[in-house]
Amino acid sequence: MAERKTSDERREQILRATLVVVAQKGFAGVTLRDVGAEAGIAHGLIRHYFAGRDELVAAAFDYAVTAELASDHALLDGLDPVAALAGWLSATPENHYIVWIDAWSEAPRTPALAAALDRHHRDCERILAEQIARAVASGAATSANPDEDARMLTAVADGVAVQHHAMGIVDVDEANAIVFAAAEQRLGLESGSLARANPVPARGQWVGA
Amino acid sequence: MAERKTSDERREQILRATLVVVAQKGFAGVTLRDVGAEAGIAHGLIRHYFAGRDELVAAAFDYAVTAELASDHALLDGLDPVAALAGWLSATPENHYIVWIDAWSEAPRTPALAAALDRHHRDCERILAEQIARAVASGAATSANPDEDARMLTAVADGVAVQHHAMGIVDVDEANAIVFAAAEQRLGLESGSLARANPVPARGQWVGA
DNA sequence: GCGGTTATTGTCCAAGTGGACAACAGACTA
DNA sequence: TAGTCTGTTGTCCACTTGGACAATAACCGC
Repeated sequence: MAERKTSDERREQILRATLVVVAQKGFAGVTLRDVGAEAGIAHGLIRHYFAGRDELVAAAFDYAVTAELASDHALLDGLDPVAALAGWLSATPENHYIVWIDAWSEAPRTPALAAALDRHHRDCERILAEQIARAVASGAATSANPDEDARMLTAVADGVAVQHHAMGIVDVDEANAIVFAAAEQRLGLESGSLARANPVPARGQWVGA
Repeated sequence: MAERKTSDERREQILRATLVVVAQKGFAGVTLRDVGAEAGIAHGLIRHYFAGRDELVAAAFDYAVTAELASDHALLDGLDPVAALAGWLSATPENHYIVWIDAWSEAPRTPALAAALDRHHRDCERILAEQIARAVASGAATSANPDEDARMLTAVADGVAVQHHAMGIVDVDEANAIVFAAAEQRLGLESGSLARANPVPARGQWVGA
């Protein structure tokens, strides 16, 4: 038998195992048995912590994004405004975006996922808008409407992430170059300034190691 | 028994029924029985036309995109260059993008789908680059590199489509406004010119009716 | 120790899956 | 008319799924 753990430890372990399975097989491909095998526990135990399969995957998405957004957000505020923009806009790790793209495709059929996705996407736009406002305040950037600029640049980053992660038609350097160029034009930044300021690696990872 | 049909008719009918199921339940949710029910045939018949479930969904995606791209492409060349840009960049019907988003999420796990997706995405970028070149030649737009501009604007359109179709945080008018503004800035077009030139509705539909 | 609470397992079940296949039906040919 | 090819059906099978649940094992207050 797997060693006995506290409720919170086991719950988190199951969520992390779920995310591993999601990254491999997608939200729709998550089975309780696969998650149990990944976590090294009997699949029946999952029902002790989650009401059902759908609640499990929604909770896993929520867990992944909540943790990452919080840590990233904290990280950014310690950086120079332009470096913060570059860090936020630079390409994220494989596993990260795979989960987002899967969430996009499952959301129309899974209300719990749709709610979490809506909330976290708005968080992402808000964080970016804050960083744009910081850059404007510092005199490095110009923006008539940080909210609109954040929405547009989030769209670019998402679209490029699809080209990079889902289709592999651009590599990570090209992906950054496209997003950086778009942001520099949109925000009146000097061309190349984001690439120069880009801190490695700024955004978190919740899976692996 | 369903009336006897020619091989080609039945094959196309099955593909269309598959796309209906995909739009409702995603690529991963396609079952032979659902497709059979949608088409009004026994599910065993599907095996008469397709080697297996995976081949069916890959063929369905290919069918959908091939048909749509061909008809749209032909449509654009008859338009004024700026109107063609506006038409290509404007929001596409619900069912259309749902399939694309699902394909993005399934591609990493389905080689046949990945190949079709890669091919069709490149087609989309190429078509847009052609229209940008036309607009430049007509004097309406400027572009140092139509291929790069097409790639970036395709990313914007895809990212905005996610915000519109998968999350519903922007409506169709906002979606168009964001993409149009991005294209106008990128291509040196007069602000608002794309919205004014936007033909209704420029892009095809393969499902419904 | 002892008893109750909680974590954990293994097993069972009904429902659904993709695929295989024998049988049937309709159309065309000779 | 008989024969043949092919579209079509319904049924069957091995397998997987989510969920239910009784039995067991570990912990904790007393």
